[in-house]
Amino acid sequence: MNEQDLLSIKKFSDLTGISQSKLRYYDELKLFQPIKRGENGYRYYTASQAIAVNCINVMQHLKIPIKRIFDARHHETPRQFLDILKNHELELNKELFRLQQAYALIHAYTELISEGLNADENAITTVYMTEKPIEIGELNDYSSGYFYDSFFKFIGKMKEKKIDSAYPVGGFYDSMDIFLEKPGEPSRFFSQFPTGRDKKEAGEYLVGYARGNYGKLGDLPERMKNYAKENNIAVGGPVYEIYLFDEIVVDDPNRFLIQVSVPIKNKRK
Amino acid sequence: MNEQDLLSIKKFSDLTGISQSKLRYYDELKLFQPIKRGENGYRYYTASQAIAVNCINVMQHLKIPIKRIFDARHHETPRQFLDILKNHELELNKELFRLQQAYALIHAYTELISEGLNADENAITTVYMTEKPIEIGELNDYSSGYFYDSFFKFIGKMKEKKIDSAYPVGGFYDSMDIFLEKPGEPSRFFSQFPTGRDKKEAGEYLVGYARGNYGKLGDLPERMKNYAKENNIAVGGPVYEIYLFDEIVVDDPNRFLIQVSVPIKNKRK
DNA sequence: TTGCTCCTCACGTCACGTGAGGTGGC
DNA sequence: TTGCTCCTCACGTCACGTGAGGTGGC
Repeated sequence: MNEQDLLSIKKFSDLTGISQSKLRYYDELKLFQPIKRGENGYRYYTASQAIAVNCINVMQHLKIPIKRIFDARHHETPRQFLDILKNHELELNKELFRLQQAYALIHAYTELISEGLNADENAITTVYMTEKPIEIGELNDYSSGYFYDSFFKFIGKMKEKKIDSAYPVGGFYDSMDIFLEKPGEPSRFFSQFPTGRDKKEAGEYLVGYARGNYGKLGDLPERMKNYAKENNIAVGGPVYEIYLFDEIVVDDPNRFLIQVSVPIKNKRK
Repeated sequence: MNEQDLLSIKKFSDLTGISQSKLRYYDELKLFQPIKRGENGYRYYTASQAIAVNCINVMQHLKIPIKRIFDARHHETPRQFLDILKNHELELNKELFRLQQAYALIHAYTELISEGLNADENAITTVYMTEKPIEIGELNDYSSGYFYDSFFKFIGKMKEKKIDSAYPVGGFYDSMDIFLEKPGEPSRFFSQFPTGRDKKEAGEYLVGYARGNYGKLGDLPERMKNYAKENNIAVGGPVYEIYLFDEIVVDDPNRFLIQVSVPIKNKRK
């Protein structure tokens, strides 16, 4: 094959691996055109064009949008092209960030669900829990009488802090007493955000489970209290209410799985 | 705000951060619909729907296509959702792989261009070069008389090996003698593929530059030979012909920058 | 009456892929 | 004549965004 030999669109497509429809599209956009048209309208390319078209190939691999490829195709100095690469790397970084967010979210849910699947739902237990990053919201105000007002206020605040509302949200009671007094009305909400600035501390926790919709804890507070009493366990610190299964994980709100955990202060003999 | 309170599309949009047009679109798809329509056609939502819609939000963060969100929305067991997450993680892995490829490609070109910008084009020099991964092709066959036949055969082979043709390609001469005899007709081609199975070895190289289109080396071979002679340098091993600036980097083929390098065997006194 | 919210089309986006329907050369 | 290649529309894709043009309640 000589440099000047004319290649039909099929041959050119086979040579370069670029589909015929792509080639026709590039022609239409005047991004890359055959050197010649036959009288019957046939497109003819040359072998050296097959090398030139690699330019477009490379740009596409870099995920540079075609419109910008069009603008960036002609650059007189290498430095200009270097700048294009640099700028584009910044775009790729954003993409990478989004991907990492997605991974983190998958990880967060996988962890919760696995914990739920392994849970001994009906028992109250004491468990060592590892430290977890969270972001705790401000004190809730239930004066309107409605749960949702506080909840959406929290969501709004998180949005301001650029904390994604896609991360699971839990309830936080400032103390066991508050939990026992008004279960289902957490003092605050918190987001299980992997780079949250607060933390749920590592340590021994008293843990119980309940099935049901948001705030429907049933007799769990009572059971936890009794268990602690019977086993001479003193709890201290905040109570965490986490939804291991929420509306994302199961369809039926009655099947939501709530985990309540509170740090154990000391075991009395 | 009560659980049952009806929210207009604007209020609901503000609450959830989901645009009105998105909400109308989801309604149309029957992916997520208002619980009620007014007689005038107005859409009405409730606060609890604002929580339920988070489900869709999460899936979108995971970059799950909307059609599959539609199918995956209802799952009865947590394990089903866990499987969705697992499968989707595989998709994300592919995306990540593509991103990494793009980074590698940027890196490859950035390196070549930087080297070109810093090159002392007119001089023949001796330089220590680090090891570089490459993938070397089979022996070229110029019996057809045409350069392109060999070149596209090489590209084809690389494609079979799943080596991306977007990576820069260079010429490889099995020895200095072959290079001197037929400059512009490399024995083989090689791809500067970051995970190539061959390598350009580290060491001292005799290096020269030329400007021009593919294979146009001008008097460079002669100059390199003379320089080696004058300086009592013995070269040995293959000759590498790399395009620091090719059609991707500069417009004008006469401005292509070719780097030729050959390992130095020993300096004779 | 003015301003605001809401509605329903309909079209644009992006980079092609996929027919449909027709032609031309061997 | 058959089969192959080529052509040009035109429509579909995906997840909305953006008007245009009109309505309804305060």
